[in-house]
Amino acid sequence: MSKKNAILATATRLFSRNGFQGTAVAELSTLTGAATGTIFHHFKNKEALFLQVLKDVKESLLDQFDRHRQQRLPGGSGLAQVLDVVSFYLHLGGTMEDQFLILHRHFPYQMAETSPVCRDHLASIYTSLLDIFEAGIQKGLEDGSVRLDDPRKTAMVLFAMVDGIVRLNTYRVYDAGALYDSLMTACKRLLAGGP
Amino acid sequence: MSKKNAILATATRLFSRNGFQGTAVAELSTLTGAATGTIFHHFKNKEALFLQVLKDVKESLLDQFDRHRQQRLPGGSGLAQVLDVVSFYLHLGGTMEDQFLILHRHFPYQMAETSPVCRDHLASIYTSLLDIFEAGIQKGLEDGSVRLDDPRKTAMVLFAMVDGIVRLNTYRVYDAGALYDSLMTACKRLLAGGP
DNA sequence: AAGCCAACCGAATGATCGGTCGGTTTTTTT
DNA sequence: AAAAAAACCGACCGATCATTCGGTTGGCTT
Repeated sequence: MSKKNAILATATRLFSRNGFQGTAVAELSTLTGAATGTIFHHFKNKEALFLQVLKDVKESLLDQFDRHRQQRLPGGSGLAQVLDVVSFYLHLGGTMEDQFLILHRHFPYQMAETSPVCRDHLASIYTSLLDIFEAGIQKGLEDGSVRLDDPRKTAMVLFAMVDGIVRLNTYRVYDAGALYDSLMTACKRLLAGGP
Repeated sequence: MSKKNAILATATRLFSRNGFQGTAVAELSTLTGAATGTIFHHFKNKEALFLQVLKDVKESLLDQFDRHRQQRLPGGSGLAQVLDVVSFYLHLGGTMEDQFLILHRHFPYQMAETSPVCRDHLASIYTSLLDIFEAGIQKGLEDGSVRLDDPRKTAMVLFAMVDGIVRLNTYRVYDAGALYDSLMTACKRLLAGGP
């Protein structure tokens, strides 16, 4: 299993940095020390390799949010919970840069149009993430710390905002750190404003 | 100039749909009817061709905002102006899908790290767009329809939100149309909330 | 009509691509 | 220890890639 994991780890890095078409199996071979025959022994083709990488991205990403949720102290308001999720998403954007880069590239979404497996992975990722945002909003609606009409749609708008900042940060257009305070106040206004 | 423009138009479509590495000069040749020699006669290599496409993207995009600004009725509040810009950005995300797809892909930002020309085009696009958002916010601060601390940073957060929605819409994750109302109320809260 | 130049052509080139295959080594099972 | 299975190897293949180059065309100037 050693070589296989090395292939997956290096493939994650190469796919995220150079894209699907920009990643050569030969380069994967030299970087991991595995022969090309070995790579195609473990994965039937390049697309299957990427689908496994995407599956790992999904699992590690959702695992991070699970861990974070479990170690959260109970008793905070719904608004505080949403702000905490937003903050954690920004944090992950830095620590899991490769995984986010893959999700920000276009090729997974093109592959999703022909590969149901790819489509399912992406759908699973986004529904799970939106559920996490929505859960905080819902809690806030119940404890009064959040006031708005449609929790799901607000979660979608909120997610687009945070994910957009993470993307523009890794693309070197924004400096996410310098935007942290503005983002937090924007979230508070967006969630706790008048009905 | 006929062949050259045909090459540029088709290159815009192919680069946006298939990416830089996914676009073969041979395909460009068959789709335009121009021989490969003709393509390299007009553009010294594939990268130079893309830089010209990016320049055209920049100019057409900023031109659209210029036209839109000129035909805007004077007298509206700053808040209304920002909402109008947001709405127009969403609209352009549909009508100029290819241009936005190019800006949402990763490869221009990678090319920017080695090509100063590419870097300048991208910087010019984002500063111009952020200026447009900020101008509305500034006007709103003066006429009292907008209340907040840092106009530039708020423009950046706002832009990340709208651009994120456009991106997730073209990637078939969101349905931007269904989010329109939620986005507008989100913008109002974000801009007009307490100080 | 002679000269010129930019537009245009497409066969040729060498590099690189994803993927295959027959064989060897290592690990697991019996 | 024998046999079966899984991991691994790297030379090889046909296809495709960006780019080159020698040559043709057609309009413009002189």
